[in-house]
Amino acid sequence: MSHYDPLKIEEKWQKRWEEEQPFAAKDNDNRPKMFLAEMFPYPSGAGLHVGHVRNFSIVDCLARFYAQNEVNVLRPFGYDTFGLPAENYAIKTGIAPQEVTKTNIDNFRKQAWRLGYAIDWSREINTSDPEYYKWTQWCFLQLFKKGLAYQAESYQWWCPVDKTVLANEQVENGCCWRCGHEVEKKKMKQWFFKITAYADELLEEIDSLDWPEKIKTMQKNWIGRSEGAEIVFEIDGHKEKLTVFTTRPDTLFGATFMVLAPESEIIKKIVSKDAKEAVEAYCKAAIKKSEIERQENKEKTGVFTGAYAINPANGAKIPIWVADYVLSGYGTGAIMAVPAHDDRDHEFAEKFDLPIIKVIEKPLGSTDDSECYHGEGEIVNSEQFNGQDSADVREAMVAWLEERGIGHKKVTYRMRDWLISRQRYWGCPIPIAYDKNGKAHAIPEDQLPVMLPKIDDYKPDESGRSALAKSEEFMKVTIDGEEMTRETDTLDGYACSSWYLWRYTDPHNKKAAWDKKKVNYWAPTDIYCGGDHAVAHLLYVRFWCKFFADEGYLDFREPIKKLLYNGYINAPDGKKMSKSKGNVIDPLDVINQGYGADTLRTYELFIGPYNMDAAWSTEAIGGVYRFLNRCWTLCFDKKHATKDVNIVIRNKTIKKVTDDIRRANFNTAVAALMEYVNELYKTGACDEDLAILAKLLKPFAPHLASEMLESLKSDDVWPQYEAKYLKADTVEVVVQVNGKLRARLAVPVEDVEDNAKLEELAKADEKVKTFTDGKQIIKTIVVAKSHLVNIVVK
RNA sequence: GGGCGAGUGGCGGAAUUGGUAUACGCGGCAGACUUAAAAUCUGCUUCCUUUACCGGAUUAUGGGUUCGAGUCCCAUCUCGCCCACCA
Repeated sequence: MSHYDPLKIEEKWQKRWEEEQPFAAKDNDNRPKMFLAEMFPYPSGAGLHVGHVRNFSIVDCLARFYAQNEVNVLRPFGYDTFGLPAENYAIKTGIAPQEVTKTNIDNFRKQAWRLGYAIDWSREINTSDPEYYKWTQWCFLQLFKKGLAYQAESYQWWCPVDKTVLANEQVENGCCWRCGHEVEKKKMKQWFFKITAYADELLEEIDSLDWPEKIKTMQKNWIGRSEGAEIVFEIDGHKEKLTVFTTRPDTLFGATFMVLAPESEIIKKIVSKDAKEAVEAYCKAAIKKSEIERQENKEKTGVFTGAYAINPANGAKIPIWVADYVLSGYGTGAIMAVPAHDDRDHEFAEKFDLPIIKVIEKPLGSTDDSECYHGEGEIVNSEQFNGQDSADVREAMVAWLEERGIGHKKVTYRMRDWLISRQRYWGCPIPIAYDKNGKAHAIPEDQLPVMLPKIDDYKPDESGRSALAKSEEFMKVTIDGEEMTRETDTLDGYACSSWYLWRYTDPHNKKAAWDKKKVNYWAPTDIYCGGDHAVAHLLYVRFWCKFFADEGYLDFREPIKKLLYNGYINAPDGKKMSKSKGNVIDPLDVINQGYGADTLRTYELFIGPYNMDAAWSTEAIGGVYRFLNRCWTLCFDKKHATKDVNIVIRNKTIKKVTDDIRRANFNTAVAALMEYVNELYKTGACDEDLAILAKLLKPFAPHLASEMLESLKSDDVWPQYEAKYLKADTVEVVVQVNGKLRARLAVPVEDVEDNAKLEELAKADEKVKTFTDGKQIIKTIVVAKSHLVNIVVK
């Protein structure tokens, strides 16, 4: 007598899949296509994680399901390999990131094989492969040529000792996290992608996407479109003018002071002699303050510049202040303060004793009892606008300003342009060189890729540039006979992942990033699955898609039709798995201890709704193993029945599993298969029962299902249910009295549609009678579709 | 502070359009097999009352709409996530 031996079965089928390559997608095919992908992983040294397994298993279940439904499926795989961990490891050990990455990829690939994924391995990609990043550089150049990749000065955290830029999180109490020296905010020239050029389209098309609402809302908030006006203020005794952005031009008469961000250039020009020292000290301190500090202490601070602006509405002289609650990166970095109707301005005015003028009357009966009213209402204290509604004045005021040439409508976005230069070695080199005058030139396309040179020391040095600057050979380049110096910054890793979905459609193309015909056949990606990057990556791909559509390289403007956002798998204690806590579950351990890949995959899909976080349970996985073991036993260790008695439940199961997979309700699909197997254990399974079971099981447990199908001599074509077999001979009809369940009637299927008959049967039932006798029946509701009768009595 | 989402047995969860609440699994209990244990198989398992039947209660709390509410509406409480001085 043999037994279910998952490791043996899995080895057999994995070997066969390697030989036969049954998952290769066909570029020319008349069948409907389906392009599915997970967010490609960063191949860390730790190897595959149970979170990867959940993510990949969702995609695999769908890929196999559609393949069994005779759809031409593209299910590729790749690695997002540039990034800090490999570089830090290189700095520590001297081992080249290229080598570490290769080792890690080999390990990841081997582990993914052990899970039996239906991947088209001929399309594997790796973002740090020169064959790949050549085309990342090509993408950059397209953006550069259109002015959408540009350089600009912006404030960065800078450590004068380490001579390097620091991330906000690397600044602790105003000091460098490494050396402890005070950091400065330094203006540095950096590369940006002009994502804001697509802000409106990125916002408008969100609603049309089949994406989780949560992600859509996050993207909308991130883009943060605000409609309002820009208004120009004269400065008393100066030529300079001050432009502010406001969403409430209707409150202009209530503007009693102005506030500038500490970074504003104009401060130097307008500050009075008396105020100069205090203003300079304030600005220096404010600019030094970290974001973290700003969050901790939100009490308003600021200083008066000694200068006055003229309120264009009423000619009033109003003081100009500097305060760090005004952000330099948003709007114009300057505001008109309306303390009567804005909380922040109100708090500031109270603290510094500035005038507060009410210009909107709270409507009678308003329940808003805050000191400072933000709603709509009748305009007051505003001369010719008095008596009108604030919403109308918002328009009228802008028209009035426009007539005088001192204001206009304006839309502002919270989203900033995407800073993409990094002073790091292990990234895609930016294909730019500088001439003697410092002007940036594109590296000609025939000189791509700009290869990342092999170097010995990966540590950033005194120059403040990436380690690339140390390679003299790298630095020198000749363009059109002119000697130039290369850019030493590399691209943010998100640039590499902004186009990889299209590379999958044509991964070995040496002449182009992708072939137009192939990309337009396969893409947009039909189903994309991941559990991270709600805003950044998923916004950047959308941005590049729109750009390349505008350039004629793509025939679609949205890259991802349906997004499945899967939840995390946490440790059994509900906490995040982490090495330091020692609560990490290694998927390979789970397989090797005897459960096998089929159990692991099925368990991770059964653990709960795919989009919710779940805690690993070492007991519950045993239940899934038992289920697969029962499947195996039915097929290989029990006598098959000769009579077919399970037609109804079989057809119901086909319908349920099919519908559930289409809805991504993987957990209930598995539950339906368990019910089916429980029933087969009671009644006995015939060959037809088993073949259907194996076919439905294959997307979850492909090795076991293949083994079953082989022994049953069956193909794996997805079964169709027959509607006529979904109903048994008799149907259970429930009878309620006043909404309470009182009886269950077995009604012949032909009588179920007959309302009068159902009512008659219900009223004649003995048990029902005990609740209706002696009472007046007011009405009877018969819902044939729900198999339900409700008798209302008094 | 703002936005979004969620609260169902001992636990993970199911209930697809307002129509039989608690599917499926874990855990627990009992039984079969076994010298014994594991494995496997069978049955029971929301709570209260009851040997059992019957009955009653129950989807965070309180109210509402409806013949009928886990599902819709209002209020309250709790938890989670995201954003956070965005003018």
